[in-house]
Amino acid sequence: MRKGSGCDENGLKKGAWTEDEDMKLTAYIKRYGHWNWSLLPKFAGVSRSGKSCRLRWMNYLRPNMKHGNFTEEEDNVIISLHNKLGNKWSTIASKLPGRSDNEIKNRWNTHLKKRVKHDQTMSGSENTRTVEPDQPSPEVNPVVETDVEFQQEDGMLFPGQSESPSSSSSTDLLSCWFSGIDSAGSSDLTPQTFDDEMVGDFWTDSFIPDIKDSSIVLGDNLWSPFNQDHDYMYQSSCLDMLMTDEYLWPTFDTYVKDNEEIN
DNA sequence: AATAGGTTCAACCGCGAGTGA
DNA sequence: ATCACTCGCGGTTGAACCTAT
Repeated sequence: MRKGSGCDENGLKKGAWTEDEDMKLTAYIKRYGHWNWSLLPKFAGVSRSGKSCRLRWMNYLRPNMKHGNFTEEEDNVIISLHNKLGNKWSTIASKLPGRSDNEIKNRWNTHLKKRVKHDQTMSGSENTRTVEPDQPSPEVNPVVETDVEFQQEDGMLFPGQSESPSSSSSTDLLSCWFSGIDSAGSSDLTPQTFDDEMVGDFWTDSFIPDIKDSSIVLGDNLWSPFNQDHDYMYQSSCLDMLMTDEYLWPTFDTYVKDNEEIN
């Protein structure tokens, strides 16, 4: 087992996650989303901190996550973006569907940093300027900049295409959202993508009161927050609860299904 | 086969930003 | 204005794994 297995002073488990814990966390989030990380572990039945649950979900359990085997294209994207942004791992990760910031950070530290350093050394005789691999370059790095061009599409950059100044209209985004498939064929649309686009009650009004008096029968160790009279539930909007990531639709479907069963 | 040293990567930690009371 | 709390980010750690000797 990796990294200090055991429990902390609060009795919360630390170290590597077990299959059972993964299953519990995944099952819970699939059904109810991650409405509050600090309370979620209790409801999901795992003895972990909310922080640990969030990390596990974001880095490993989220759907469509890729693991290992970075492609040459992905490497080039990371190098190019790191050259522009520096250690903004989450920003870089947002441009690489299926990759977590942690994974990209590890990739950079274990492989790409050396590669860039090596490339710079190789080109050093022609170009005397030195760039610290960990720092963003104030100008374009001649070694890597020509490797990749990007096109911004729904907040994501894809290699091998030129940047387009125009973005998708809100109508397009909405139709993609409602069809459950975005125009890039990716399911990685984030709430942030819609921050300036979304208006209307559906996205901001709480839907919880509709089911607050209902008791949802759950199997296994899943506890629903919906049958607890906690104030935080009534403060949570649909947006908070469900528009968390690519799990929006399965979660919303589950909600609708649960509600139908209740009624 | 044993083992020392290097590498990888999942997970932990601390901090700052944002938010609401 | 202040406090409490959550969330997310980036740096760091350390056990497992790999490779060279």
